[in-house]
Amino acid sequence: MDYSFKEIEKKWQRYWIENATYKVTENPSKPKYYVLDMFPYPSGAGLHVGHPLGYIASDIFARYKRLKGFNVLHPMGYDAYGLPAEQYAIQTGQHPAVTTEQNIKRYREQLDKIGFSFDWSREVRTCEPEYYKWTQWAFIKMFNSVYCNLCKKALPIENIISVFEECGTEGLNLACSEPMTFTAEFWKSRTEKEQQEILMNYRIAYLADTMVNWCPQLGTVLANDEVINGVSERGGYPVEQRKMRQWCLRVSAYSQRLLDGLEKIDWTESLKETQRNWIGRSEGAEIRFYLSPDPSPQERGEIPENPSREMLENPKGWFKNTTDENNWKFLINIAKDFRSNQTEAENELWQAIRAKKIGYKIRRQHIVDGFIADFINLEKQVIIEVDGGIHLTTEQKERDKQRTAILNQFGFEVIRFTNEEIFDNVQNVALKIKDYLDKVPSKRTATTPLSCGEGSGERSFVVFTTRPDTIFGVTFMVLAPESEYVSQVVTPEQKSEVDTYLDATKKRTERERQADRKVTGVFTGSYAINPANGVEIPIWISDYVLAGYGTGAIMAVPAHDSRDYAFAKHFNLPIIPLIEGADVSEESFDAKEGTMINSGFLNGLTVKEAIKKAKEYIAENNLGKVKVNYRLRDAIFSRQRYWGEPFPIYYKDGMPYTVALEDLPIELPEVDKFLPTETGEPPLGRAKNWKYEKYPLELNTMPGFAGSSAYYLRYEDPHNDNALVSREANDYWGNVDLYLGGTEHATGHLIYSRFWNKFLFDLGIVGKDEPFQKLINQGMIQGRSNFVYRVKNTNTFVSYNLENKYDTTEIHVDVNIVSNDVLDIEKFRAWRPEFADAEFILEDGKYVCGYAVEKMSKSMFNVVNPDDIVEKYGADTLRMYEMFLGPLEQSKPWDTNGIDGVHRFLKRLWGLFYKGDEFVVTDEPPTAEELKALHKIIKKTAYDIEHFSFNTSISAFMICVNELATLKCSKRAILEPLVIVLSPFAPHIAEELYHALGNTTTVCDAQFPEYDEKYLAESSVKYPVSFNGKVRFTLDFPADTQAKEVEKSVLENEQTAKFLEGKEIKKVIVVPGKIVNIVF
RNA sequence: GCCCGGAUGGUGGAAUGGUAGACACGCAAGACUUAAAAUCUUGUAAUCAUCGCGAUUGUGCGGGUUCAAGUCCCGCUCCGGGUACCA
Repeated sequence: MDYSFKEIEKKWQRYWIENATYKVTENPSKPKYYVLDMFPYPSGAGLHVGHPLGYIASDIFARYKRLKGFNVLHPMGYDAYGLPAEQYAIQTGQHPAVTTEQNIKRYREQLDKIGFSFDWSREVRTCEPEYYKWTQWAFIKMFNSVYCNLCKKALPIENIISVFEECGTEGLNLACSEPMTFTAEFWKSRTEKEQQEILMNYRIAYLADTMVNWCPQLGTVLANDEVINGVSERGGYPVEQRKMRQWCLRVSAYSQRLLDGLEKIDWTESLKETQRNWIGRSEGAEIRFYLSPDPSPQERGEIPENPSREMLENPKGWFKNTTDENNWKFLINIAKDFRSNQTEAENELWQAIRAKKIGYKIRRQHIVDGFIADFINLEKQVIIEVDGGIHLTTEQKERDKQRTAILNQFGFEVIRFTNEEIFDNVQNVALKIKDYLDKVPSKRTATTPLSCGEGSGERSFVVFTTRPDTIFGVTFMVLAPESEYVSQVVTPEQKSEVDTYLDATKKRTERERQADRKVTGVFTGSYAINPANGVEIPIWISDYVLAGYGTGAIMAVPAHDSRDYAFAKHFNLPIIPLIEGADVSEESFDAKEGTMINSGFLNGLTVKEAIKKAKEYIAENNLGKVKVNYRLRDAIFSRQRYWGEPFPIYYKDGMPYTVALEDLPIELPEVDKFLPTETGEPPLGRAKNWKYEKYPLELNTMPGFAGSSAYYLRYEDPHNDNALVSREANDYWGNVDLYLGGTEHATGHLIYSRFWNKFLFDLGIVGKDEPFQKLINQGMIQGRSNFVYRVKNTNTFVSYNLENKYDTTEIHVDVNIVSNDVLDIEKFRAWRPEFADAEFILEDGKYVCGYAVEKMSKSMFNVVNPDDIVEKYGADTLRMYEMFLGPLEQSKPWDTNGIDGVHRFLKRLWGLFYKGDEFVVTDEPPTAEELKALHKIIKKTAYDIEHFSFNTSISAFMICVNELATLKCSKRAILEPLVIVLSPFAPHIAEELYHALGNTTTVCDAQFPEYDEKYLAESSVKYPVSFNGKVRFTLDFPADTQAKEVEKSVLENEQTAKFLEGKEIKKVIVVPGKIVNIVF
């Protein structure tokens, strides 16, 4: 009987299904082990030979653990939401659910052929309502939670609301979008809608206007990890920056915990390092820089020494650039001056409306866009003007009209009262104001950059630096072009130049900015004062400073920062070295080492000491504060797409509310087309009756990582309709013990998943803080392309080694019609009609192809399908060959050339059991040599599996079977344990032979044999004898020979004298069991 | 630029500081066969050689530690991956 793998594999695959061999249930009497693969996105192309690599490795491990007595959870499912299915739907009209279903079916067929031990009864698909119910549920939980920086965990929002009611923000430190402080009174006086707006600032899932990566071709926003080099990860389309209102997840709140958690888990150092870099913690200080005061308008001669009040009320008329607020300080002074010199009517009204007498906070003499408004309510952006005598002139009326129009443009409404009305009945005027305010919807909660109230007259900005020690070397400041500070510091003289620069910057896409790294920038005209030494330093704008990091402003130290250095050289700004011996004539000295000079009180300290001292100085002198910054940004969670989870959110009065938990899931609706609506709304805008209790539902859907962030928990309890996972199931299965997948998820899925899990941990839903205890990255399988060489302008092809004698073009040829780099000429002729009459110049009667390692893709004709390999060699051969290819974590090209060796090994193993049709296994007792071969493989396999060194254990199997074949061993006592040890690698043949040996249960329920050191002991040791490190001959000694005796007998050996060449021995080293070295 | 890997025969790759090249592919020779496939046996790092004794060199390059280095240390070169004006 031959090794007929086809029948065997079909037979046992059926048996495993019929006997539910791989179904697992919680079993407290056994220790658990959870082995997980990153679940695949079922693409239309199906699996290629690279996909199963990780699955095979994890399957070997799972089967091994089962043999070792563990209750192994080894599930599989599909990450079924995603862009490709939707893009395909847009092109063809085919519903993504249909193509996804087809692709899943195809994946399943392919997976089933390889003999995995997945428990398919636990399958999950992210696009199924029973599954995404729990994605939506988690989102609601995040919406209803805030992150407390003091207790370092998520808390229910109700707890925080009750604190707001009692003491406002006092004593709280919550993760938020914008820092806010308010009192209990303030909170209580807000309308429900206003309270909702405030809460949005704190929610873990929140709605915000943020700069997003907008991809016009895909018609959606993308997360940072979905953008690579300025183009989309999927499709490679350009991405631009745009401000949009989007759902976000406050991942940044967990930065420190995500960093700390890395210490507790068993991941490769390189992967942890990638995550550390992505989180990007940097310790430093925030330092406040005050602007150097501008010359007053009088000093500049722009206005008369003693302007009339009439002029001052309308500074816009003669300040050329009041919107730029460069005359801020002057205006503030005027406003202050006005306040103490109010007109009688103004004073009367002020007394009637001040201190919330009418229920609204009113400010007086407030600067708005260069105008000084008499009274203002900021919240509703309503300005109240009191018109005295001067307002009665025609000219002034015209000016007032213009002024009102300008203020309206900025969203302010203006109501006017005359002196007479006020004197007549001030209470009546107050009431009118109140009525007016009641009717106007509130517009805002924070102060607008266009206005400035009492007390905020001093202009300053804050920078973040990790090198506070270099403060004495700050020779200029740089603002990001998008910085809020820009408008505050630009002088009238520089305005047009700055505007030109800002426009140019805006036009450049992210990609262009990255492509050319030219030094660009513009001077604002303003100066700041160095808080350490009082020196005036110019303020510049440049796009090398990013608005999104730190405060969007930096203090530039060209001597010790390479980017600042390049900028300083380009614009000829001063460079002051601060470290002794640092040569900054050619480049900056960025290293944090050396002794400080030119640095006042820091002189003589080392850089490290200086950093510490500078921080202390900054804190003590109130110049700023010590600060830790993280690069990690909040995750943007909205996608303007169809094929994703709908949000369980509806809008009432413009504010979002969550759907009741019992109404989950909110199912994805049908739409007529998978495109945005005519009005530019996302595809869900096309859904009919897309409402919840008459209120409109959210039109965005969730991104790809939503469904993949907690899927490992669902496997633990996949059919539970009452919880994501029950506490009992989670207590038993815990977190994933071994997670296998590609490195490409290092900064996406593996961050989001950890964040999601930590959030659920805070809520007490899961018991483990980290989701994946051990993680292994399998290497990528690259393609190995083959080439034929066509002689130019002919239909003649020349073999690889003769190719250089002709003028040829290289053509990719389908690797499936090439074997060991030899072309199958008949198949080649049939492959393409134009090659049907091709002629060939051969070498040694063969056509040899060239080869190259490239990405595996259809266009390179180098895709190898696992089905074809299974068809030709069987699943066991495929499994073992993929493992034999090389170390699991290493990337390597797929090369079918070596597969015969593995297949031969299985046939040789088969040959130990069957000679012809006869089953030749006997019950004879084994010899010592046979036992040694067996116990060697038991020991080696166990060690190698635990160290994920599968390629070496397969070598060991080959050695073992070669040895047994040489010994002609067909003894049950050897072969039965061998089959069990082999079964994780080649389960089909193992199952067949295990049953052939008379067993009636599956080999999966066998016990992994224990090795016994006594069978491994060698009776004799072969000592290499070396002279000055060079091995010359070997000598055999009984294993228990003492070192002294070995030395003696080596020295007495006649060969020793020969190699000594009569020289004197200086030293003899005998390493017991290893080697002898004679030094002379 | 920074961080992380890696570099060993014609090829994939082995090697707790102790005989470098296990195991496999490929190739060559042989056996079986009318022949081919399959299978089995032998050989296969390079150079020299009085090609069945042997010798020399050899793990990207240059140093070092050690009785002994592919392995440890220092300095480079090249290749692969990740990441980036992150202050």
